[in-house]
Amino acid sequence: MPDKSPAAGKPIRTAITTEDGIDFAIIELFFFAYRDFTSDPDQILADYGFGRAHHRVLHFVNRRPGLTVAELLDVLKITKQSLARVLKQLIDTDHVVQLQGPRDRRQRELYPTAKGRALALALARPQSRRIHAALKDSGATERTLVERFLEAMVNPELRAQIDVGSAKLSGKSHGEQ
Amino acid sequence: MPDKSPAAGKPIRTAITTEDGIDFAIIELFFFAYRDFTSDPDQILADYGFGRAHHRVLHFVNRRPGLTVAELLDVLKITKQSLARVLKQLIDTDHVVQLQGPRDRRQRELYPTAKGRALALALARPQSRRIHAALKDSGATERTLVERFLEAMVNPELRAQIDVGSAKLSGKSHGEQ
DNA sequence: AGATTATGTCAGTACTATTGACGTAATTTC
DNA sequence: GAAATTACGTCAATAGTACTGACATAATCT
Repeated sequence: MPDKSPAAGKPIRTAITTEDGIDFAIIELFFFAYRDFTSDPDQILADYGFGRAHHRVLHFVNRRPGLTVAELLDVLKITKQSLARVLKQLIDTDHVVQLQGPRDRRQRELYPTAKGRALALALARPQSRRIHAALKDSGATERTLVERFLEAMVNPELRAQIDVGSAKLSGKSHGEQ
Repeated sequence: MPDKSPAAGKPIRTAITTEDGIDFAIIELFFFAYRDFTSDPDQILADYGFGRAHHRVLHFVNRRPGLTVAELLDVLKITKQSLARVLKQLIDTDHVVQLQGPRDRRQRELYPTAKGRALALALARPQSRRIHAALKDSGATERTLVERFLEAMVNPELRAQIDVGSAKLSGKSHGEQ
């Protein structure tokens, strides 16, 4: 039954436009860009029987070694039940280890192993290559602009999470957390 | 058992750095930005019992009214089985209608209804607001730069898909498709 | 001592995606 | 015109990621 059912609305044959000031160009570009951005690591992960969730955990454990389970949940914005399976697999395959928190022994500090560090780098490499290629004709100014745009796209309340990462990235110490 | 199992690797306590020229700053920003970018429509979709997949279908049906099922599958890069449930729900709820293809009667041309157009706009509005806010202090130059960056992040083979959309967006006609 | 916190785990469910197989109608090819 | 191909739909089974709710344990705080 290819045609409309009795009470169905009439088809609109004109494409949606920038009416109402909707920025469809960037909305769509963002979708395509992110889809392809994640497709590179996805292929590598498949060889390990891992998925995107493993990648995210591995990434943040490498970026902030020693973060606790609660901190990781807060960064990923998922529930502990969602994290459980993924984290267990990463621990069982010796990509991540847990150490008892020194100050609070209830806490589990998460660290990458050499194996986990290597995999994180292998996953990041094609993504970094893609970014590098996208900015190849750009200078520092353009790069900063893209960074500023992406940061401005993040919910203001959550920008602190990123700043921590950036601080670590640029080699600053950060007291305690 | 918080401590390591017998054969587990040693924990690496140093954060991963920009060694090997890996661009962790933008990798991370992209993750956070996309997460929050999709969270706005997700909340609206929940009221309809829809998910992100419904949003994507609705978006492209509104952007390219009359596209066929095969074209939609190609844009979304999913299988027809994945599309089936989502598309059926959108049709059953009168957001999308199917018309028999005029040239080839095997094809199903997909069109939004008034209801589907309205929902697509409602979903796009907060995303567009976010983009607008992120670019608020920027001029046309910066905007173009961000667009160019995002486009360059897409696989070259797939950029054609986007160009069609951009052409329509800027009001150009496009012959047939 | 009792409350709270950090973590782990069990059970059930939902959404999105996959592969593989099969069916039907329409078009193309020989 | 018969056969092959194409466009689409559908059934079945599976996987990955997420959710809510409930309960358990150990450690810390009040």
